Formats: sequence, structure tokens, C-alpha cells
Amino acid sequence: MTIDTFSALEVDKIIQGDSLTVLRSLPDSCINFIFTSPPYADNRKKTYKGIPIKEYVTWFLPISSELKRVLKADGTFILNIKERTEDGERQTYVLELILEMRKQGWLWTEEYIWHKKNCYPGRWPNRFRDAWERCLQFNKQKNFKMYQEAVMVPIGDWSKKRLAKLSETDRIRDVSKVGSGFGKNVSNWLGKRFVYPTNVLHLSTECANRGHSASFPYSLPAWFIRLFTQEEDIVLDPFIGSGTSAIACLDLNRHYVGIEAMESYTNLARESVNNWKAGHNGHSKKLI
Amino acid sequence: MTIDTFSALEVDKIIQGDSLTVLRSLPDSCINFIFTSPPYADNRKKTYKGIPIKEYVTWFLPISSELKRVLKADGTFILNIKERTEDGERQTYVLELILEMRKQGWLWTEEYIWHKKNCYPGRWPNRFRDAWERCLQFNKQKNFKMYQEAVMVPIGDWSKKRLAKLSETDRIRDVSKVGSGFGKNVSNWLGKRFVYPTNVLHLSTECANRGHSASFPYSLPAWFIRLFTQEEDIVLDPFIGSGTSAIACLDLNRHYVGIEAMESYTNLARESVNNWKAGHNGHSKKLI
DNA sequence: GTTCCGCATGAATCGATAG
DNA sequence: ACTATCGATTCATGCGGAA
Repeated sequence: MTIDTFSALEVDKIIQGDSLTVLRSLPDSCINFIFTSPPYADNRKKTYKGIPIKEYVTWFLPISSELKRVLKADGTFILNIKERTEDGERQTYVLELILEMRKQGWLWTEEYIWHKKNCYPGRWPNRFRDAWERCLQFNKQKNFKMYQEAVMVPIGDWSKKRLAKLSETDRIRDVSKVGSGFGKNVSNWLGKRFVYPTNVLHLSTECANRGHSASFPYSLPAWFIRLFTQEEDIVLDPFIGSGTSAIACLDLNRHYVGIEAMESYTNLARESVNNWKAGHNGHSKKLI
Repeated sequence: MTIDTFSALEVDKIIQGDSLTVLRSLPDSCINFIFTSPPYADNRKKTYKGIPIKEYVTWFLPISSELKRVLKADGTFILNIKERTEDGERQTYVLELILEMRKQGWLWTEEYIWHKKNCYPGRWPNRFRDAWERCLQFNKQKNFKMYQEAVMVPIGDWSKKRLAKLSETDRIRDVSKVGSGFGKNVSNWLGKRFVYPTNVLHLSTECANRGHSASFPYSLPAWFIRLFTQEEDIVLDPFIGSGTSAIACLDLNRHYVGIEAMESYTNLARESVNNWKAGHNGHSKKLI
């Protein structure tokens, strides 16, 4: 990254505004990694958090085009999404989106499965509970940065527990141990036998009553951020919601750029960031 | 099922021949359930087990059309498939296949994830081990046969604590919803030992215990056969390979129709069937 | 500081009812 | 007929307070 980039790109901020508009104001090739969980399709509510199914692809494509522009050549874009059912069918807009994004020049590199261990309850005569979501990986070129060692897990049964419990409690423990960084911490871990994970992630959704609901658990962006970035890298979340990705960046010593359209969510995200800083003795991350 | 159907459809057989050709000889609407794991796409090997990627959709569509014809109106088709990577990208033929099959009139009802707990080992610089496959559910109409009780799983350990004491809030919460449903609700939970599964299946890739290698484990077709059929129903596998689906049918007292193009696999499947019958004291399943 | 235990919650989905 | 809203269904988990 160059000085020029930094002079044009302000990092560690939650920007309030329309995602497409804000993205257009960002410089080319300034972002190391993009993680986002965009608003899901919803025919019923025509609010911010509900894009009609039929308009979904059309709505997203200009955004993915800008994301491709701002992403560095060796960067990665992870899109967390799951299609809705309508009229008893899985809708196909996510499939269409993948095909259209490839026409934009994106490579569809991989599809990770987020297995939601505590999925929503319910019972229906024609289907079971939906316990998984897609984490689609897109890249600009075949060679991209990937730091597999940062997400290695201990071998054996408790490795699954370890991966599953990478949430709030874990965060505190890690911070209290080391200030130098999460990846280092993990690699120094007690056992010497570590194994690479697979493309299936077993994470629970957080369900505590904290005044707001995170649409995805802290550990989801954290896992991908560790996998695709190094410290001081810049992470973009164009639909940051309540700020989960930003908190993950703070913990992992990455820079973040968050965009959020709704004022209430923006305030919530900024508050989360301030709480994090307060919890770390007022020491905010050193800015370049 | 009518007598006519049976006179035209011979069940409990492994038919050797080209799948499309054989399918065309079957009567309309005679099959209760279709499960198959078709030959994977592969550009390099031009063998039976390798359909070129670019031809895959074109190759499969006439087959899926015939499958739709032979399936009963309330039947289900489960397609176990996973796209290959080529040039560092996930290929898109499965996505395209879903879209094209919908144009044929199929409903894309659901996508189950088969999580392969002991997936193939290996390491690559740009991806992790692939630990999941798609099990795509297609139907002819919104209302289809589904026997959810047949695949219920033991309830989690949490229930022991949870049900040990009935707290005040349980009562309040129930009352707030349905008013009169409290007693009934609690009594249901107290006796409950099994719950419904989700759309994520955790199965190992272990094969049938006969020393024959199968591309998918016995438990995968068995699970779906139990879910979508009753005893005496007819199950079709148009790419039956070494006969795993047939063995599952024998165990579950379902009729099977298997199709296999290669003579060697056909012999293997027939041998598996014979071994099964020998292991059951020569009593083959009663034929109608 | 640990462990234990109660409890509210969740990117859900269907079918019935209402406009 | 067609769309919008609402109630019913249901289970594993993290969190917070208690022991």
C-alpha cells in the first residue's frame, strides 16, 4: 500500500451512506479483503433490509462491480448469503448472481459452507430446518493471498469445539494474552499438531440479548479475515450492519472500512467500536 | 400403483445399458423416488466416468427430462453432485443445470448439504479440503410425499437439563402464545426423545461393508429413501454404479430399479445383491 | 476464578386469515 | 385471484447470574 492510497482512503471508519455511492468514492485497488453479508432478499418488506427477489441480481451487480474495482489484484471477496424459499421452492437469484458476477470478470473460486449449529426452530411438512448458508469466495485472479496457517485447528475432537467457540469469550482471552496478534497466538498454541480445516465451518449464531442482533456471529468474519489478511491490512464490509466485522478487525489488528445505510445501525456500529476501545483502556489502534 | 404399471416395469433388477435409452423404455409415473450420483464431469479423462464439463448440462438434460416423466407426481428426485474445480475455479455447470431443469418444469425444492466428515486428504495453496457435496431436491409439484418421522434423530443432551425442571417462564412464554396450550406442550416435550434433523447431513464416506468401493456411502441413499418412500415403494437409480442404492432398498424393503452402463459395474452391483440375499438366508424380497 | 444452570433468542417457513 | 400479515411450530446455543 502506498502513501497515496492512505491519503485518499480513510480507514477505521464506519461510513454512513448508500453502499454504491460510497464505494464509488473509494480509490482503485486499495482493499485487501472484502467480507459482507448483504441484505437478504425479501418480497414482503420494501425496506432497507429487504430487496425484492426479482430485483436482487440487478441491485447487486453494480455493487459487485465497484467491489472488484476497489479490491487489490490479489485480494479476496467473501459473500455470505442464502437464498430464500418462496412458493415452496428455493429461489435461484444467488445462482444467477454467481453466473453474472463471473461475466463481470470475477472468478468463483470456492464455496464455503457455514453450518449453523443452532439454526432456527420450526417444523414444516415439506422441509427441514435450514441449517446452512453459503460463503461464496470470489477473486480477481487465480493467485491470491491466503494465510492458511492462521486458521489451523488442533487435531482431535476438541478442535471442533475450539472453532465453534471463537466468539465473545474467546476474544477476551486472546486479547488478555497477547497484544501482538491473533495469528501468532494460534500458531504458538500448546499442541504442535495442527491440521488445516475444511471448507465446512461449524459455527453457532449468537443469541444473547445485547440490544441488537448480529446477523452473523463474530467468528464468521474473524475466521475469513485471519485466512485472507495479515495485520495492518484493510478490510471492507459494504453492509456492516451492527459492526461485527469492525470488531473482528480491531481484535485482529486489521484496518476496517465499514459502510452502512441506516443511521440507527451506523450508530450501533460506532458504539460497538467505542465500547471496544473503552474495554482496551482507551488505547485505540495506532493509525498510520 | 396399478397392475399395468407392474406388468410394464420389472423391479428389483440392475439393468445394463445406456441410462437415457433404458429410461425411455420405462412407463410414465411409475417411480416413487429417484436417487442418483451421476458420473462427475471431467475434462481430462474421456471415460464413462467423465463427461466433459462443457457438455455436462447438455448431456444431463435429456436424462432429467425422462426422469421427470417416469417419476410419480408426488415423488422426489435427489441429485447428489458437486462441481469440480478447473483452472482454480469452481465450475458452474451445476448451477446452470439447476436453472435449466427448472425450465423443464422441475421445482428446485431444497438443497441438502452432505457434510463428509472424513473427506479426502490433501493440501493446496489456494483452497482447503472439500468436505461437502450438494444433494439437490427436485419435485414435480409442491405437494410431495415426505415421511419425516422415519429420519428423526435423538434429542441433544441439553434436553436432560432443560426438561428436568419446568420453570415459571416456560409457562409464561407458552401462555403468551397460545393461552391454553401449556399442559399439552409440556407433556409433548417431556416424552420427546427424538427430534427432526436439519438439511445438513453429517455422514462419513464409509462404504457398504462388502469391500466394494462406492462413490457415496450406503447411509446417504438410505437416509433419503427412508425420508421419501414407504415400504414396497419403487426407487430408481439411473447411475447405480456398484449397487449401493440397491442394497439400501433391500435393507429397507423397497423395490429398486438400477441402471448401469458399464458391464463391470453391473456385475459388481448384481454380485452385491446376490451377496445380500445369501446373507439373508437366500430369502429374496417377495415380489409382487 | 471456575462451573453450573436457567433462559431468551434466532437472515425460518408454512398455512390460514384478512384486505 | 392475489397479496400482505400473523400465528404456530421448534431446538441448540451463548450469555449472565448463581453456586
